[in-house]
Amino acid sequence: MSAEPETSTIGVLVVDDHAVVRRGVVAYLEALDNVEVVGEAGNGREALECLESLKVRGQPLPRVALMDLMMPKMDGVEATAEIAKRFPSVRVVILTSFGEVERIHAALEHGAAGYLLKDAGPSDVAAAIYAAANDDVFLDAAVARRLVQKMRAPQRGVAGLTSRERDVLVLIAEGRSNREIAAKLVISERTARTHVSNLLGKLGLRSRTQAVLAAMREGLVDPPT
Amino acid sequence: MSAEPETSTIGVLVVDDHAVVRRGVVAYLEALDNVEVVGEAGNGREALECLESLKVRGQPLPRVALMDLMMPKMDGVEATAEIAKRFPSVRVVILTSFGEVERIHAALEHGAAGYLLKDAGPSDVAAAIYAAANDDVFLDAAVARRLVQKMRAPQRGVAGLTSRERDVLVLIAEGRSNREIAAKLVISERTARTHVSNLLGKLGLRSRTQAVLAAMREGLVDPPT
DNA sequence: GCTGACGTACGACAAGTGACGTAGACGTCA
DNA sequence: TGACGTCTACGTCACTTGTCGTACGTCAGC
Repeated sequence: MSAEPETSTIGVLVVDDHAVVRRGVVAYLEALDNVEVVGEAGNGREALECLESLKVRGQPLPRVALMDLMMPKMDGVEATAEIAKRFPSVRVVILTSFGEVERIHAALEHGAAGYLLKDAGPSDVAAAIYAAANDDVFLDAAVARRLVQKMRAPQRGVAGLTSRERDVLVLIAEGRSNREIAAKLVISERTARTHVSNLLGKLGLRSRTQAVLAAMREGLVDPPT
Repeated sequence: MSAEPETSTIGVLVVDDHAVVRRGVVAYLEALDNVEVVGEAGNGREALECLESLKVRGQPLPRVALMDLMMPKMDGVEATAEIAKRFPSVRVVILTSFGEVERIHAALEHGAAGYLLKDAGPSDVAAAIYAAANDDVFLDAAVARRLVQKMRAPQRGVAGLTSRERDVLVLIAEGRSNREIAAKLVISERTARTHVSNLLGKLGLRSRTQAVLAAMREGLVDPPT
């Protein structure tokens, strides 16, 4: 959709814990003649090891890493942050099935240069790779829409919560009681209850049970294993 | 691992809402010379429409449908049941990222002839297709392990619940209060509380908030959008 | 026919939860 | 400096939730 293909070959590292998905992505990329898959990794840690080993062997680093978010060992957000810090020349493009605002936000905040959903077609993936290689940012249309929605309604959703309320919400979503939350955050149970009450009000919820679902819906926490 | 390849070509229908996953699966299958991909579908409804249209045109139905579980419009379990009923010659093999006991159970119960996880390699997919084509059942090793674990400990997990308790648990996991659960099930609120109390005890949980997480962990309900 | 599991229901009680209001300390920003 | 937002904390009240014990009808299995 934008960004003319670079003249030189773009190296790509594919990171996903599902072999099938890696295979599909690689198939997409093989169709592009100025893109070369330089490696695959099954989780964030492997991705970093792969980059590290390329570096010590003096081999060229990939220009782009195409990365899933939910992975064992090290998830995509963490890996993205780590890559941005240790391998700043590598652009990270997220490719995931989750389109939750919080996750998108977190990924972009940690240096992601693109965000695709897994129902994206080959052309979207190509566009995202080219954009990233050119230091542009590519966002899936659906993703962009949600981001804009979020910015238009800044007071709705978890975005309207204070950071403390968000801490509390995360703990609620882990199944903790108010007492446990208080202990965890080193505050009194009364205060914990104040936060719970406030966040329920802001989110328009009637119980902590619903808060668990809301936290997951917004991508604030992962659904249980 | 088992099941010698059939002599004739095996037609396969690939059903997944993620284009990238379909592409990966198709790439796997293209490497097998006695397997032919006869169609792709993005959800359960499309899959049924596809089979229907092949039928009315008098074209041969696929021998195997490779199907994701979580899809929009119609999910995999429902589609599997429908296919088993209306197109009994088609064997359904599940290919999904969720390895929750309840889901596995539901899929097999509704007529699935195989269950793979998405981190399966090409050889697993091939083995599952061949097995299904030969009226055998192929289970991913990890999946089989969980099934066996489940059968060995029949009283633990949601399997130890009565069907009524399971109904209640599902409603809890939707964020309903005891009063709402009672209304929904047309029982008194006291009775609803009895069920809640009993199921919490059986699952070793301390609150309905934890029950929400347990229900998802076991695959009794889907995580929210 | 008896036993046991299940679903239903009640009462009473304790604990947990959520909605009020109030208030001080601290930081930021105009 | 003053206004504002945030985190902290307390008290109170009403409601919800969870536990325990009890009970009865039904249905399947021995």
